[in-house]
Amino acid sequence: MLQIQITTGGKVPIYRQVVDQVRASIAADKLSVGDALPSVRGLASELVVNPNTIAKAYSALVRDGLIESQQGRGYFVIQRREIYSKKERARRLKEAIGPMIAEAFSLGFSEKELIVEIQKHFQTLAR
Amino acid sequence: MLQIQITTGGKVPIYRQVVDQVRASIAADKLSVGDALPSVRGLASELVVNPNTIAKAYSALVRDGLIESQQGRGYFVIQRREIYSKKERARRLKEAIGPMIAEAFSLGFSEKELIVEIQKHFQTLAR
DNA sequence: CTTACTGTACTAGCTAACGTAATACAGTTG
DNA sequence: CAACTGTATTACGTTAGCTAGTACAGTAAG
Repeated sequence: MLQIQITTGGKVPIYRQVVDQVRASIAADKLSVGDALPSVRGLASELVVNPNTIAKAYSALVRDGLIESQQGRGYFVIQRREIYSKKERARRLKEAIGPMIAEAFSLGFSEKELIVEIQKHFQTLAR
Repeated sequence: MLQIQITTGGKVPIYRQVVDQVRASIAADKLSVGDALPSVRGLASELVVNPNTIAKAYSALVRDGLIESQQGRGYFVIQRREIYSKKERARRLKEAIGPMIAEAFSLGFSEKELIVEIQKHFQTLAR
């Protein structure tokens, strides 16, 4: 069964830790399409948190198109799907890019330097 | 004298509007190196806000290395300086890039698409 | 059809952060 | 010293984020 561990007291909220670990497990193929996630209540009692906290984490993963819920049955990993319209995707991308550029610009980085850094980042992710 | 206008009730805080407008004025050369900004109290009473709100805006601009304060004299536009060490700049850039990449990735954008979008953004800024 | 699982929705409380203000302190200039 | 400048401290109201309590709703197996 999927192992999830959390730490409390830090600045990373519990639901975020769950999201990240599930996401990582899917990326690492520890979870495959069709696999069930731990039940909301089961994981909640295991981690000693409120079921809503787990529900919130799973909802985020649904939003991102990584899992789906089946009312009364559980949550399951699904084939990655595109959730947003082309327009919406573009809008969201711009929203993410804007502040980043502002910060890079304010740090005095040139367009070229920024792009190089982004490429580096992608290479790291590709591993 | 520098014209600054604010609107209240929206989601953009007053101090942010001031920061943005001063920054824009400097970028557009309406303010040159050595020029004085409106005094904290002067602008505050003109905009009918608390002096601290203006002070906060100006502080942000000082942090960004665009202006400096001279105790008892006022705030002045300065030659843009590098505020952070090379290491710190790199760290901050990474911090800005990380979430943006995560979002772009989660939206399903490829590295290529992302870079094209960033270049577009830069072109818009260059105008 | 009941039991024991699943997820879901609503509400509430606690905390931290944010934006702004009141007020008092400190330096500069003529 | 008067009239400007900026600065620091403290406080207050609002909002957003995170978690919990509780009750509702669907599924599946005996």
